[in-house]
Amino acid sequence: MEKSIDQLLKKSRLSVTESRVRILELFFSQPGALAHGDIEKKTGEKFDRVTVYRTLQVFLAKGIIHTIPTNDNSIRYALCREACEEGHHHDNHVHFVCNDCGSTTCLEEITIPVIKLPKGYASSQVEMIVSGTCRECKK
Amino acid sequence: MEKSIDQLLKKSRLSVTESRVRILELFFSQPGALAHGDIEKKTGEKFDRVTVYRTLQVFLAKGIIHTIPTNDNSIRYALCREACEEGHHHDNHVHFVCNDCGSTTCLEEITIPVIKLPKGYASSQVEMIVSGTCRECKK
DNA sequence: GTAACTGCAAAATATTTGCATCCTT
DNA sequence: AAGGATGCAAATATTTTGCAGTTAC
Repeated sequence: MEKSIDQLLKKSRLSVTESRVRILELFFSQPGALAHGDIEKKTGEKFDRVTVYRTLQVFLAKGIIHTIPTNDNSIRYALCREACEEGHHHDNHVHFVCNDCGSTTCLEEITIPVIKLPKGYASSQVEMIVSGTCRECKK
Repeated sequence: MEKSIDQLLKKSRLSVTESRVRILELFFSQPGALAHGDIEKKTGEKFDRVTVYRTLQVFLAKGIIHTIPTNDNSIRYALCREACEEGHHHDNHVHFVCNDCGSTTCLEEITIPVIKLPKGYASSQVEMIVSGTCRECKK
């Protein structure tokens, strides 16, 4: 694990620092998406709030993570898959937001259906967010 | 126009005040979605920032408008269609966000395709956001 | 050794709350 | 007249920026 995180950072021409490694570990350790606040808490407030902001911005710019739009104010971040490259995302999977526990999950197994846009529109990215009750909360 | 806005407010058991009427007129006067800042500007900063916040919250609660999730931080608001009722939205149309001019449009004519969720998930709402270049910017 | 990264302080923004006053019904 | 809505002030929360010290390479 350590190894692959190292490599991921190096591949993106970023230096391997403690905060970056810890935050990436966090993302790899769970299937869902994380909001800024989650990251602060789950790293035990070890890193400065500003460092978290900057780290997320760098990861975004390098195409390591992507944002997931949500109805409430909070932006969530999730790991990109292989296909993502710097400045060019291809996350054509569905995101699920649970209204009970608030967790956001990437439903990798579901592909977003292709829709036909009205004349004159060109699409570069499609997002699909399903909200409801997740597997855990439904039990 | 005046008339129907009046009726809309009355139907929602809200008193008819200048700010509410002006803000609703704004929504009706254009096809897209508006962010908080847009509303402040387009009303000529006539109303207190706090009033705009509170007005939007009330409209949301009454099911007059709904939020559109976006990748960037900004929440957009758009009018609900007939089918929306208090606390229960049915906006199963696609939203289009233009990366050039930043406008958000409701593509009423396109219905979100139904997808099959993995076992154990229950969906209450589905959002679909397409981003790219809109009709105006493509010209 | 140098460039990049971090933490602290502080600035800039955004959002919420309390309360007195004003407007709608 | 009574209740709700607004505006102002101020409290909170969120995000950004500058800079000096530290760390990775």
